[in-house]
Amino acid sequence: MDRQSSAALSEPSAASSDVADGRLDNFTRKLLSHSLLSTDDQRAILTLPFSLRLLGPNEYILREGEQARVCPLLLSGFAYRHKLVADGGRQIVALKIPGDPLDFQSLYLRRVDHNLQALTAVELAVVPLAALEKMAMERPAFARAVITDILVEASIGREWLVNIGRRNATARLAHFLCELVYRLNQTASPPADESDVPLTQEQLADLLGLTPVHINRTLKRLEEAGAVRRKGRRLKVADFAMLCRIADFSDLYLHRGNVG
Amino acid sequence: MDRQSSAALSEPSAASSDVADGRLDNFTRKLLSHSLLSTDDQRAILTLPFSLRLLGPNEYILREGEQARVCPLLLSGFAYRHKLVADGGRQIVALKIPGDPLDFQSLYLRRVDHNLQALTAVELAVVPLAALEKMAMERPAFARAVITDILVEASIGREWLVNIGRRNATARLAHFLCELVYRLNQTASPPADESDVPLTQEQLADLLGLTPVHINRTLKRLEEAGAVRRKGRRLKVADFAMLCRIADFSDLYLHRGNVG
DNA sequence: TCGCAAACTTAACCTGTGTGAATGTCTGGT
DNA sequence: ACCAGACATTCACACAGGTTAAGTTTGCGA
Repeated sequence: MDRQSSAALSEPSAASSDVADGRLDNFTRKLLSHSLLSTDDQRAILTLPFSLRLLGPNEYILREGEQARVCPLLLSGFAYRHKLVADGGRQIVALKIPGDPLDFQSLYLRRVDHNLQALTAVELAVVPLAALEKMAMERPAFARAVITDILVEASIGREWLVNIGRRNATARLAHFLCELVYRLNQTASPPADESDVPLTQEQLADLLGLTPVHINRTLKRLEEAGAVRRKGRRLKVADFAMLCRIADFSDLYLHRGNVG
Repeated sequence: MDRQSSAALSEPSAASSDVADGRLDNFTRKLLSHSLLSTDDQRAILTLPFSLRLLGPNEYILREGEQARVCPLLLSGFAYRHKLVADGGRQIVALKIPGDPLDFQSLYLRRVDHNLQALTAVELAVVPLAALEKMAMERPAFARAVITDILVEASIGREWLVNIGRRNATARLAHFLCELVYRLNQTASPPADESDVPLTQEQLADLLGLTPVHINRTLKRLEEAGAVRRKGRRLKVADFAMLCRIADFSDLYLHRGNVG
């Protein structure tokens, strides 16, 4: 239970500064999933200044109460937002996948209200907030995309509320898996072995408001039903359609066709 | 259980158009709770064009799937966002109090992803999206305030996730009451009888991911402890400090001092 | 290759919350 | 002043999911 791992993100100080092309492709693609951007805008985004940062699993990216002056973009790997409660419990409140911006919020709010932690090993493109502000100023479509991204994340949060508040363990787990597949199918650069779920059972529990033991039971049932497959510690989605049925899944809240 | 009440909000068509001064005070004050606005900006906001709309309890303001072309501001009364799930359950995902804007989201997202319903009788100032867009264009501080408002609502949503996912019924209810008092104490125009809770037990249940019966039990316990008082159907907060203790409440997530 | 920690699995038992149903009590409209 | 419908209250019982506590497997680092 290595939850307290270290290495918070500091300023763009002494970091290896890569302006390597192509690293921000993921990010651009993510924005395009809900926003319109001219090819000129897209090119401009690719030239955003950033420093590359590599973090191991469980390292903290941002801590509650901090003031951030940079915005990390998740180039590869997974990360999540979470909050801790008095009795030691924790709730994961958002899962971020490759391509996702991790902290647009700090452009507007002074203090971070949650923790942001690497789930797997991650590559981050750390962009100074000033550069984002400048680009938002000069390019209205980019500014719009930023806000849209914030709103889509908020919408996902609302659906999670419904999931945790009103669905039983089976439907809840199935719903999360559906969302994950949907989201991965539009931004992950390597669709490699798409339906692989990168979370441990304990993390799934923290995400779904359940206990690890009950996640295990539920997973077992989903596997018996054929909706899911497990080999060793790897969890895979086996029958997406079945999961959608179990979860009564609808993708409206992901706002995919927003600009289509 | 009059959940299916009617009267969705249409366009600013045939509505009584009031430019009456002072009606948008609440709204300005709400923005000021998290954003800086020059007196000039504030004056400008008060001149936003709107039509006044009165709705009764339970009337729908917005429905999932719609495309909105106006943004209602909640002048008086309470409203809430909610989503329904297959088996008939429903989850309230946000509670809006006087002064709150109800749908900034539609400035950026094409389709509404949840239902918005009046909790009590409400007065709405219905502002055309175009007017908001214009003002955001001309006044960067206003644009900033809009986004900040969106972000604060998202932050509240994350705290609700923690609440529902990780706290037991007592702490959960207490936490919600703390939040309500906090929020009312900064924007409600008449602090009249401040700690009055305008929700039925069924609504509290839908908000907290519990059942009405269990809300009743929990309320009873909170009353015995002296944290809450009830006369007839009215629920009041009696001991705010005690509630905070029970809930392990911290107000960081409300971002009050954001610009202080 | 071994050893060890993290992750997973399973079982037995417990409890907080859900269910269903009956009854009581407000409150606004006539 | 009354009535009807909406709310609230209570009870007895059921069960989903939590708790505790062993195990077992997996995979990584020495």
